[in-house]
Amino acid sequence: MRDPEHTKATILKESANLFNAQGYKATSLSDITTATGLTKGAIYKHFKNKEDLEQQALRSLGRQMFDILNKEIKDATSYESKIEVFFTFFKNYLVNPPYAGGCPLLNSAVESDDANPVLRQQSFGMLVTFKSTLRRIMESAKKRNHIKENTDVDQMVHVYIATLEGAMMMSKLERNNDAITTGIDFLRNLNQSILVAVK
Amino acid sequence: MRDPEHTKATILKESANLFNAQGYKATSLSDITTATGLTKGAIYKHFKNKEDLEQQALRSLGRQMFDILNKEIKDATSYESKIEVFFTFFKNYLVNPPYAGGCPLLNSAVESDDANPVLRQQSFGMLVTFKSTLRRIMESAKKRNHIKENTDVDQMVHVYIATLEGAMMMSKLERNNDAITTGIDFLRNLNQSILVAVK
DNA sequence: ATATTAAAATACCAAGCGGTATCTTTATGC
DNA sequence: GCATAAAGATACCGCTTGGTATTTTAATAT
Repeated sequence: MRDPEHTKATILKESANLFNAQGYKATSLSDITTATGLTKGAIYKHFKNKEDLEQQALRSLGRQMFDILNKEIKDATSYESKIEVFFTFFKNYLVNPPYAGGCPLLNSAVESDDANPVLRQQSFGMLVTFKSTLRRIMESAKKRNHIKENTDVDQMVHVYIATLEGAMMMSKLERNNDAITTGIDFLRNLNQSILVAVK
Repeated sequence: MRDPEHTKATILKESANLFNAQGYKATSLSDITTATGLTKGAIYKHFKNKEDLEQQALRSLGRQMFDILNKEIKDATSYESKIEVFFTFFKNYLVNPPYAGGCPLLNSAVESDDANPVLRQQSFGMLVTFKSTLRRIMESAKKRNHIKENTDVDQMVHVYIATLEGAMMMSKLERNNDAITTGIDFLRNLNQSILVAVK
């Protein structure tokens, strides 16, 4: 009946959803006890304090995100299909969200940048991972002559992420897919334009 | 000595800065009384409640933003220089911020989209204004044959805003201008590519 | 000068917060 | 089947929160 690991996982999962949707500061312990059906006793058995829970919850969201991403990137065989993974991922985020509240990177970055050093550090790490994942794919494609030699990879990485995250914000605010769809269409064309034509 | 209008303006200005930097939920009335040197009595004389203050503060930030923007757009004579206004505006945001905490649209949108209907509505309004300002400039340029006839204005508007806002998030998180500079460079090139060549 | 009135300060309130100490329950090793 | 120890529920704590009622202060009109 009792299963501490399951309990911890439940707390982590429910709190991550709440944090991501409502904000970290805005989510109280009682929100979490209500959502989980557990009590503060259970929470403080598994987490040092609220900050610790916030941290682990965000880490869990990040892992979830990159696990899906990395798996699908690995499965994709060509450069084009690897890039397409990012597009599909963001598109699905709205249609069929893996967790409520949108992109954890965007959310935690905006909430924490000026106020919460712990979360900020973690958001920063997520951005670094995001960037280097995309950069690796592009550098590799460049070496193999799949994308043009003069491609500014660093610029592309920045533009891809900025556009996806910005479009995410817009689509969430407008409560429709227009912004994210339009953004992805644009990026897909952009990506086409740096491909080396197949002989 | 006493100047109610000045008092209200002070409360609005200081609270807007705090809300934008720390978040709306995360900023308490005592934060505001400390920042202003005033008391709750003064605040509740001029504002119905905290939500009212949040609303008016965000509106004030939005007005500030669009006042600067609109003025400079009006002063700019060509399509190119009008578009450049947006770039300069976002670049300056980080170098010499008109108020702390980054873009009020991004901040309020991300914080409020799932949690705060009042702020959400207002963020939404800001996005609408932002989009239509940019769209108007582009449509007008299209009519006057300054940009290519086949330009997808709607797509461009989405991409410009998404890229700028996304880059803003990245630059704030990384605490440097790289993302925003790179994003602007890209958009500037993109803008060049839709210009009709001058004869 | 004084009465009037608005502005702002002070004092207070219930409710909710994160956190802790204690008690009860449940599983497990012997 | 009983002792042990961990898991989790309950009860409580001090503090801060947004909000209100009351009082003091300062400007203005007479």
